[in-house]
Amino acid sequence: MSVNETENSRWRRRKESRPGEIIEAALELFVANGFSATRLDEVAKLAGVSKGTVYLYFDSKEDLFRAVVQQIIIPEIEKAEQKAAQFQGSQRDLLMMLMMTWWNIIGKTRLAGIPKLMISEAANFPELAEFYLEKVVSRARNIIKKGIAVGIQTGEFKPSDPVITTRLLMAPMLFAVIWEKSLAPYDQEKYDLDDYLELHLSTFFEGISTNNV
Amino acid sequence: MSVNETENSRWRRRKESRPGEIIEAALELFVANGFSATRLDEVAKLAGVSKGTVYLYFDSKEDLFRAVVQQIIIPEIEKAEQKAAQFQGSQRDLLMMLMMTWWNIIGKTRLAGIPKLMISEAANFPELAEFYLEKVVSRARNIIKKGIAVGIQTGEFKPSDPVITTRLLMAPMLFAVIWEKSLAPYDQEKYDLDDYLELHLSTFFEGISTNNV
DNA sequence: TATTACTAACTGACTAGTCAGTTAGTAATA
DNA sequence: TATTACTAACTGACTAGTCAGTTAGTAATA
Repeated sequence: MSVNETENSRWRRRKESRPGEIIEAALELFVANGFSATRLDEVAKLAGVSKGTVYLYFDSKEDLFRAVVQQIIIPEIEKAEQKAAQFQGSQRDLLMMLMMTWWNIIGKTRLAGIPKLMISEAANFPELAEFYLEKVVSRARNIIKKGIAVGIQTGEFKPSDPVITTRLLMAPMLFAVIWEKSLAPYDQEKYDLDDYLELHLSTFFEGISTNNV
Repeated sequence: MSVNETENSRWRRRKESRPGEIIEAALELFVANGFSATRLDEVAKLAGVSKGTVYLYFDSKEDLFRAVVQQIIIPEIEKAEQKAAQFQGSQRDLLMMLMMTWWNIIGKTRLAGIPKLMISEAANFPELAEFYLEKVVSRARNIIKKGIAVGIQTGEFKPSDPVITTRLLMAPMLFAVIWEKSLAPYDQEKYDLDDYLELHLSTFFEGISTNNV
């Protein structure tokens, strides 16, 4: 029985809180099992409702996923945009701060399941891919790209293509997260993720920085 | 009608060539659509046989996938092992050669679909994950790890954990390939993969190399 | 050399199971 | 009492794997 059904009556009408509870249940199962493998019956059960109720609030499974991203991921992007806009300091420090924030909020939490899910299921769900790219990826990318571009302008970083440099900064972090959610559980060879992250960031910034600090 | 059925009879017995033709058809569809989304009916159709014939030569869909990896990927690993063993030159040049080989044979061919598939489907097919890690990943990793370890020993590279350094060398390449096979088709922001690769390799080796060349 | 008996490669229809989405009816609430 | 949030049983489309039956090819025999 769900936590929310404390009365002994069979059910209660809770129009305001149902959508949020369904989104929370969906998030939990989507990040754990992916999009396809998540059963709407299971989402409903975890949210303490029937599958019919899910369809009362969301048009489709894809619509439910979009709502999850909207509620859970987009607010984090907005926070990051604000942090970046207000930041005082070198572009290296700004980018380090953004990477650590991403790592703490997404990389090492259950939210890491979202990038993993998108990579895995994009080919089978093109509309989700487009949605995610527009609302999440391009926005996140722009924050970083700006830091790189400003750093190049001010002479803090060597000249390079900011598009490619942004991707090279993110790639090892995204790959690590995706690996953890896919093959890592079966991998005999273990390694320390924090050491990995540290070595990546230090060599990356060493590689792109000029020496006139 | 399949290329192989030139007679007007309904079918011919071709015990020797069927398995290879089924493997080729399976490879084609697995790399294009992934493991789950590939229908055995489609594989059979592409190979010019019925689904029953697929089961005559392979025990299951997973068994067919293992046969694909065995036939297509393992020989490439063996070649790389030989190339590395015979190599004369700096460890940097060895690793560059291995990375370019990987890029030319896997990264920019249809075989790029295999790492993408494994990342996407590992969670749902643990036995495939274990097989792939043991037969492919760990073997490929060892070739690179050895180059890094030797380079550290000889003073060509700075001291570091070879396990982590190996992963940092591969991660941006694997991520790029996985991105191409997932979200890239829907991504507005384009970039040049060769430029990406070049910037990665040059900054990576700059980052890990000592200056006493 | 022609016929026939036999083997095994191959087919295609079928089964059992899965799951997103639908809907008729019920019970909570205003 | 009227409205509507919610349930639970249902549908229909999909697919891995099975298996009874068919046919190509071959070897033995007339």
